Amino acid sequence: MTLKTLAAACTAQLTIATPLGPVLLARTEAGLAGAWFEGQKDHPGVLTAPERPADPLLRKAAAQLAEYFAGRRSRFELRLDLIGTGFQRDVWQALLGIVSGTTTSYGDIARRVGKPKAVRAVGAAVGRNPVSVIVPCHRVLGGDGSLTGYAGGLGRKTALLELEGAR
Amino acid sequence: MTLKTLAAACTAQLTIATPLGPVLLARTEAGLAGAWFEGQKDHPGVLTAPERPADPLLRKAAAQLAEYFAGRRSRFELRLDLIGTGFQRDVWQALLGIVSGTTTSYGDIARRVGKPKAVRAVGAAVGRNPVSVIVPCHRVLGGDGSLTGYAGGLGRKTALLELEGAR
DNA sequence: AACGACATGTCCGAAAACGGCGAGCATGGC
DNA sequence: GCCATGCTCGCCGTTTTCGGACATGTCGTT
Repeated sequence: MTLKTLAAACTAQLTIATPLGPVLLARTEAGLAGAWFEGQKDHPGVLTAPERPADPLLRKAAAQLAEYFAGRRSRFELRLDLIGTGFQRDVWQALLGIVSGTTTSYGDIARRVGKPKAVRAVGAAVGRNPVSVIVPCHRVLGGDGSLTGYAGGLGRKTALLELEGAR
Repeated sequence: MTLKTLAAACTAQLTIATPLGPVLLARTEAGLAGAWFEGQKDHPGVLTAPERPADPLLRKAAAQLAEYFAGRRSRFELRLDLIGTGFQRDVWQALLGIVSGTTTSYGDIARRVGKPKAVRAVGAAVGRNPVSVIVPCHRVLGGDGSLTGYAGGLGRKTALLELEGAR
C-alpha cells in the first residue's frame, strides 16, 4: 500500500551505477523519495514515471552518491520526501542523525523517537526505509553489535560500514 | 408463475441429444424461448406444446447447437424471445455480450446493467436464464474466479467452459 | 402484504500474526 | 564465581485475515 502510493507519486526516475550495483533513484514533486539497490527487498520494480537524467535533484543525488562511494563525502544534502506513516517518518528522521563512521542500536532509535519500548516496531520501520544509503539505515546494528539484517543484503551493509570506517 | 406463462406461451418443442445429455428446446411465436438440460433446475417438465422437428427455428437451433458442441461454432444466430422481468431481460441481454472463450463476474454484469450494487439480484437473474448454452450464463464466475453454481450442475458448467477454451 | 432465501461483492472494524529487538533467566563450561 | 550461549517472553506499529453488515430484484411462502 505504502509502496503503491509512493510509486504513484513519483514524477521522475534515474538509474545509476555504483560499486554495489545499480541504484534506482526516484523523486516526487516534493523531493527525493526513493533509492533502491537492484534486487533489494521492497524494490518497486518498474516505475511508470519518466526517466529524467537531467532533473536537477536527481543529478545532485547521483553526484553526491558518486562522491560518497569515492570516499569524498560523508553527509548528503538533498531535499527528501519520505513517504510513510507518522511513526515511520519519525524513525527515518532519527536515522538521519547518525553520523557517518558511527553505528547505533534499534533500542537507541526507539528511545530517540520517544517510545523506548517500541523496539521491534522500530526494526520494522528501519527495514522499510525507502531511501537506501542516503537515509543511513545501514548504521543500525543489534544491541549486541550484530548485523541483524539489511534489505539490500548483509553484504552491502558491511560494505557500506567498511567504506565509512565504522566497526 | 414465470414458468407457467412461459410454458403456456410455447407453440412448439423439440428434444435433441448433446454430449451433456438431452436438451429440450421450446419456441414461442416470437422466437426461441427455452433450452433446458435434462434434470436441470427450473426445467418445465412436460410441455403441452406439440413436438415439431420440422419447425424452421427449432431446426436451426438444433443445427447450431450441434456445431457448437463439435467445436465449430462460437456464436449463435437465432431469434430469441426472452420471457422475464425487465431486470432479468437486461441481465440476460448482457450475458449475450460475453464472447466465447472468456468469462466475467456477477459484479461486472451488475455494472454493465447500470446497477453496480445489485450483485445478488444479478446472481438470482443469471440463475434463472431460460435458454441454457445459447444465452451463456455459464461464462459468469465469482469475483475470485470460483465456479459458484449452475442450474444444470457444475459438471456441465466446467464442460462448457472447457469446450470453449476458457479458464 | 410482508418475509426470507438466493449461483455476490464491497466495505469496515476487530482480531490475530508478523517482524532487521532486547532484557531476563537458566544452563554449562572454565 | 564469571562469562558465553541459547531460550522465553514482552514490547508495539503495521499488515493481513476474518466475520459481519449491507445493497438488490424475484419468487415462493406465509
